[in-house]
Parts: sequence; structure tokens; C-alpha cells
Amino acid sequence: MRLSQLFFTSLRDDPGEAEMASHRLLLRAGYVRQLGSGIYSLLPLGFRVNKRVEQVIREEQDRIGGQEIEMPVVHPADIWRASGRYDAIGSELARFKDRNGRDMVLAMTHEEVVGLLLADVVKSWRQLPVMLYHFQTKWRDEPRARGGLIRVREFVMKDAYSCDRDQAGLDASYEAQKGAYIRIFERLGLETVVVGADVGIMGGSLAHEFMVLNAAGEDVLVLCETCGYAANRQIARIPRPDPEPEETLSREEVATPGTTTIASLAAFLGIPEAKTAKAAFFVTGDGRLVTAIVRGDHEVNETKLSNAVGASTGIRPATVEEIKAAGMEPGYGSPIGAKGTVAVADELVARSPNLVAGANREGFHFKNVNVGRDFTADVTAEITNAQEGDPCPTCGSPVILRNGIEVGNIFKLGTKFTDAAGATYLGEDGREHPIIMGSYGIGIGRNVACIVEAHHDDKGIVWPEEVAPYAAHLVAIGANKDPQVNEVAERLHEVARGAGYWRDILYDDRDESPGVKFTDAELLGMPWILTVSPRSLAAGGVEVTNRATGERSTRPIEDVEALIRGA
RNA sequence: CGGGGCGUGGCGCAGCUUGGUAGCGCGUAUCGUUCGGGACGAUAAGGUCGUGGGUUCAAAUCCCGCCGCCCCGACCA
Repeated sequence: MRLSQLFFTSLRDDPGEAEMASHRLLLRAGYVRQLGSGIYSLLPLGFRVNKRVEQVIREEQDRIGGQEIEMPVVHPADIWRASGRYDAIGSELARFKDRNGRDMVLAMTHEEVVGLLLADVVKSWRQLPVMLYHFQTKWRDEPRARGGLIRVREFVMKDAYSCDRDQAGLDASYEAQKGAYIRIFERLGLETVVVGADVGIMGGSLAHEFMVLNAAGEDVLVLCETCGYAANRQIARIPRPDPEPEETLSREEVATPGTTTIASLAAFLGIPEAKTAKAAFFVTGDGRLVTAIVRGDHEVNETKLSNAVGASTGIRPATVEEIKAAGMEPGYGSPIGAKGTVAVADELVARSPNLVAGANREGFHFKNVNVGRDFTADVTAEITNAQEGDPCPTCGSPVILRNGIEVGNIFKLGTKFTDAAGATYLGEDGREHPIIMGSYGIGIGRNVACIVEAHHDDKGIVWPEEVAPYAAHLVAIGANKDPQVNEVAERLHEVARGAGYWRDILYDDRDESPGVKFTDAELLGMPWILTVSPRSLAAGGVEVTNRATGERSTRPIEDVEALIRGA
């Protein structure tokens, strides 16, 4: 491909709004352009990288028996109503009407459609198991897009669906996908950590996420360097030791003016934060006010809290009015004397004697509050975030916390969607059984961004060979002065074009100065930079530079031709 | 949705406080000179100052509304 013809432009200056390296480089090097918040066009270079990432995924899905299909982006709303998600999911799901007034949605994922396909096609146990997958656009109207391509609203996802006769089949499919994912991310040049995860809107019984460690990652991972335990903080369960035993004292109201935060309260009373109880207020999707009580030195984990109260549609922070309506005072709140709220006590709070908690009166707290005696918890559960140094749930060693970006996930779904779709099969026993599903997602664009995050230097992108949009970047210098340079460069380009779609090279035939050409070559990031110039010809051929290592050598022209052909 | 910031040629920005001819660098076009690390000279093109309203003799500048984008918090590949 001639660079002079390529639909692209590189930017000399960093785009002002790109903060992450991947975003900045993909913009600067002319791989992508933004259309709106979280909406991007792929230019030819970006498109080719995406296709290569897809191809790696495709090969590994096929290797475990996956069959590629394609499902629609627009769905009738009824199928989402049938699964219950039409109402369970908020405005993240885009809804609209077609010309006849029928409710439609833009797909965020495709479990419903797979369920219907199974109901249509599968009759007998002999047709199972089956693994289906496709690459398809998802629209998720996220509250906020961020980090360039890391978190967007429209993106292409590889989503695969395993369809099995029974739990053992699902277990096998799940393991097969796990193995495929490990190979995929290895081939893409991504170092991942597999963590246990929350099942979220998918429902189901078990989920893992493949995470790339990155300081800008939005997930917090709880990792144990001793035993290898790894979980998303959303679900990491921490076995906290019993507090020092104390004699239970009688409750006592104390004036604590101006102590609306735990820090100020602890300082005012001269006690550690661990001796206080903190109340946080939330409202569930079905309108219940939830008061979460955790120890002052911990923070509420909303995923755990949401699961503890069975809030299938999630929770949001409560407003001051909602808190007051239940008889509680923000800043001095607790369930003591409150009405109309679901009190959820962290299991450690329930084990901790004589805490300081809010008195629901401005400027006052209670001392010596004991759960069970002073208020009754409607639910007792572990609802706090793990903290650095907490004991590992499996070996007890101190855990560490790291940020991560989710590049893929695997879910054991069960029968939620096949039940909704009526997807059953006749078993060997002659009876009808529900088909058991799993689902497995990988976001393509996010993976591309993560690859750039992991493979770049101060000059630009450094593509791993497996995903580079072109096999090499050919720089011709002095072509208009030395006919031989032009001739050799043209020939190499011809060879590359003849060698196959993915063996093509980028040929910088522009009338630019050497500095511009080298700078662009490094910015664009092809794994090999081939330089043809009077100097290289005098030295015996073509200069071959490894973009990653910087190693360079001059090779005879015939060798380079053979290299391009793939010999 | 809560909080903060920003919208001025393709990119990066200045001008706004104190209203009065719309500027700079880069890029782009043409010509010439250059040609192994973002070359040089000359000439030129290119802007509804996000948008609607208001104040004023006069608005990029002051006031109000709206839209868009970015960042920080609650959601997910």
C-alpha cells in the first residue's frame, strides 16, 4: 500500500483531549477518528488491526469447535421483555419504535437471540453441544465514555454462546473457552490476569474476567502474590478476624457537633475509625431504601450490597430527602429509630462490640452501639471492599490491590435465556430438558487499545507481528535522485502486494524529507522498517530495522524479497 | 445524573479580565532550492469565534438558555 494513497493523516501535535497513550497514539497515527462521545470511526489502518484481532479470535474459537454466525443489531423489544431484561436494564439499553410503532431495541448483547435460535433449531440431544459466536456491533449507552477506545458506547464484540445438555457439558464448554481466551490474549500480546467476577445483568452462577493490569483501569483487582488468588473487588470476600472481645456497655448519647464524617468523628472522640459504624444510604430499582452499615474504616461495596438485598436492577445512592423521610439524619445517620428502611449490617459490624453510630439527630452520636441489641439488621452480609493488606480468602497472606481493564469475560449462564425462549431438547431419556448456556465476550476495540497500551514507546506504536496492519513499513529515501532507490522500492512493494493481503507492506512513497518519513514510520508502528536509500544500496541492500528492539542490519535485496514473501 | 473544565481555520493555542479591523505556531496549496531524523525561501488558500436569544452605537469578549466534548464519581467488553 502506498502511503501517498492511504486514507490517513498523522498529527504532529498531540490531540488535546487524549489522555491515555493508546487514545493519543491511535489518533495521532491516523488509525481512528472520533464521531461523538464514545463513538469512533476506524480508518483503514485501524480497520485492518481490528480485522487481525478478529482473526486471532476467530481461529481460537474455531479451534474449540465454535461456529461463526451473525445475529442482528436491531431486536424486537418483545424478546427482551421475555427474558425480563427490557425492564431490568436502564437507559443503557437504547429503545425506539419502528415505523409501525413496534418497540425495538439496539442490541447490547445477544443471549435472547441465541435462545430463540436454539428453540428453533435444536430438537434432539444429538444436536448438542454447540458453540456459536459472532462479531457484532453492540450499542451500550454508557453513562460516561472515557479513556479513548477503552470505554466506548458503540463497539464490536466477539460474543460466543455455549449450548449444552447439562451442567457437566457447560463446565467443559466453559473450560474450553477459558483455554481459548488464554491463547487469544497470549497471541495478541496481552498479559492477563483471570479473576473471579460478579455475574451482573447476565445472571448465572459463575463468571471470570480476563484483566490487563493498567493504572487507568476501572476495575480494582484483589490479588494474592502468595497463593495466586485473584478476584474482582466487586466480589472478593475477605475473612476478617474477630475484633478484640469487650464487655457490652450500655448505649449512651453524646454530643458530637460538626462531625459529619467518620474522620472528624473519630478525631473528635479520640477513638480509632474502626470503633465507629458508618451508614450509607441507597435506593434499589424497586424503590426500597437500603441503609448499609459498615465499620468506619471500611467502605461499602455496592455490588455486594446489591446482591445482599436481591436488587436485580441495581442500586443508586439515596437523596437527602429520601434519607430524612425514613427518620434518619445524613451525617449522623443509623438505623436506630429509623423506619421504612432495609438495614444491612456488614458481618464484621455485627461482630464488633460497642461502636459509635449516628443518633439521627444533628450533632449527636450514640456510643456503645451493638447490632442486635440496639437495632436489628434485616440482612447481615459481608458488604465491604477489600483493602490492601487484608487477609487472602484462601491462604491468609496480605492481598494487594491493582487496577485492571477487562478485556474479556466468561459466564456460566444456566437456563435463564433458554427458559425465556422455550429452548429445550429431547434427551436420550425421551424427556424435554432445557438447554444450558454460557456466554463469552471479548471487545475488539478495547483489545486494540490495550495492545497499544502495552506495546508503545515514546516514538509511537510498536505492533506485535500478529496484529500489525501491515507487515512492514518501507521508507524510500532519495528516490527522486537515485533511480535505483526508486526501482528497488517499487519492486519490494510489488513483491509485497503479490504476497497476500496480510503480507502487504506500507510503502512511504511520499515526497517528504527523511525525518518526516522515519518519524511517521515509528509512529505508525509496523514491526519492521525497511529503508532503501543510496546509502543502504552502497552498503549492500536494504536496511532492516526491528521496531521493537531497534536492531538494524543491512540485508541483500533478494533476502528482503524472500522475507516479504514469507520464506 | 452530581461535581469540575473546555468549545476561536485541519491540529495545538492566544485574544475574553478592561466590548471597537480575528491573531500565532504547525499543517495545506503552488514555485524554487533541499533530501539519512519532523528542511529553507517566496506566494496563497482557509474561520457562521459551538448555537439561540439578550444588553449595547458596536459582542469572540458582558448576561441568559441550549447543544457538544473532556475529566472526577455511580455502570460494563
